[in-house]
Amino acid sequence: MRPTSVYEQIADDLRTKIADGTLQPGAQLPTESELREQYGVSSRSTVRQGLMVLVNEGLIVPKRPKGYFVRRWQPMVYRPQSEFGKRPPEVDIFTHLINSDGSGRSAKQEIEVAIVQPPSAVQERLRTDEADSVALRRRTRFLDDKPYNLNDSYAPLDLVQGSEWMSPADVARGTNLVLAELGHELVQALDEIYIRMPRPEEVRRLDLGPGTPVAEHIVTTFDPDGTPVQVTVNVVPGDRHVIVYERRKPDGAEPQPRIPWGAP
Amino acid sequence: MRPTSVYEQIADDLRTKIADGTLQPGAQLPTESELREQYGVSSRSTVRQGLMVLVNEGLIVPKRPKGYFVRRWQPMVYRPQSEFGKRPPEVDIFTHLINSDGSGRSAKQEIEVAIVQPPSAVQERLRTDEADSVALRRRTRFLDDKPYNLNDSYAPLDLVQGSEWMSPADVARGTNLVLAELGHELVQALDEIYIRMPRPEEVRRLDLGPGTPVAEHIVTTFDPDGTPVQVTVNVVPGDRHVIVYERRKPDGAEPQPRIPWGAP
DNA sequence: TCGTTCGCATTGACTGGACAATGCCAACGG
DNA sequence: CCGTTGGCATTGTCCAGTCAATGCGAACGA
Repeated sequence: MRPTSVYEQIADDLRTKIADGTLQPGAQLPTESELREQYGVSSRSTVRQGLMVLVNEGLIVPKRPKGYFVRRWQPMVYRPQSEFGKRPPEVDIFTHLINSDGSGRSAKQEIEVAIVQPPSAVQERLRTDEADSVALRRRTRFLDDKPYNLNDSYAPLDLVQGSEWMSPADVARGTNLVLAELGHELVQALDEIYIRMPRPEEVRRLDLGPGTPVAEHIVTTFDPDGTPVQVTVNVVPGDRHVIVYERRKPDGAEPQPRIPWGAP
Repeated sequence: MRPTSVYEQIADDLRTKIADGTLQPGAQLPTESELREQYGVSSRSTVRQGLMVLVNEGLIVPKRPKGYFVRRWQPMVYRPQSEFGKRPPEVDIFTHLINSDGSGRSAKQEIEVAIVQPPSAVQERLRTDEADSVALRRRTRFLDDKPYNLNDSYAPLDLVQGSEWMSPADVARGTNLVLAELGHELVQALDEIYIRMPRPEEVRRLDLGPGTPVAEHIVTTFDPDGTPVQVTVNVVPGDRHVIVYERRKPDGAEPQPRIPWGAP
């Protein structure tokens, strides 16, 4: 057998202890010095290398000057389909989502509005010209004053200019309804979900710990003519969300499946 | 301003060059020695620390003894909904998916079948008893002989035992149809998507590069009575997949949105 | 001509340090 | 009693190396 390196041994041992519950979420790991003794390594950096593996796997976080701790993991339900509920939601979707979860947690969002050159990914999906500017409605959503996700909506400028869509404040009845009133009811959507590591700006805006991947959830919504009306880029941190869809076979039966919560 | 550390500077500079296209996918980065000169650091480990940041972000990969290279990123469409297509697929879904993409690539899968104690996440969703064993149909799917995703399906033992569901070979008409023939047509599904870093076993089975996050896509399927019939745990590497859903407002119009491919 | 071997540039693992930054907590002072 | 300060354990950054592993390509040999 190929003898694994020391730092891999350290990482493997600690990872096992985390997986089997010997080290519970929130528990403190041995310090670097202690590990150095335990494994008989004479250099701190070797131990650090092992710990760094787990940090980058998102399993532990260092807290200076306390030590390393097993990370907590509390995903909230992120439900793209709620947007197209049977009845249009009466309040803003995000606030609605939180209130309906009955936990009495504080939901808040910061809203900025701007006119920008869209990134090419947005431009392709919105089918706008290269030179065209578009409207951007950028939201950072907070739960209990901690950032939860980013939500950048783009729409053609001529479509939304002057409307409530571009007001940097909560729109109680939802911006989708605003678009409907402007003659573009959103009836179809294409969701794309990319899994990747966050960019530095996202780490900053979302206050992400190391080793936290994100989902980039791009929603392209269409009106009845099949014209793309809005492209929304959601950045959804993996340590705080589960993305949930419900599917039904066409002409399938009625009963709703109950949701068996409990992370994997 | 807080002066950023040297290794952060190196990481930031290189990251910028990758983002703006100065360093294209596949391009070689400066070697550790070159960077040590460029930034006037006298220790190799500092340079390595900077490079390690980018490795863990999945942006570059080291290839010994050549140097570091900008990573390529070619996502394939992963479409959970295809399972519930209007017409049941005539061939196995995975093979079907590949063939329909018209690229003439080779699709293959390794299939193992076993009777196991399910992980608790599966047990909860399948609503089986703690002591109950369940049937496991484990598939590793390959595209051009490279692993693409893992697909572990669990079903109650009494339901599938002796059926084709438990044969360790391709089932041309699809295992879902087998379940239907056994009196449990799958008409509803609940999809949960967790975003996380892979476990070592997943790294091994999928041959994942460093800094590659995965989506754990758990599908719980129900028969018309609302009974969970099958739980499938898909592990989907972020560097090779985009997860795609199409949504439609109930009673919405017909036209299908076209898909504007091109990664973000 | 063609296969083999060996040099070599590069990354991987590890040593054994130094000094800085952080934030908790105990000792101290008013 | 309460606020301030300074000690201290711990992690963060960086230094200056050694030897190992890898795989490509050039030099070599049959």
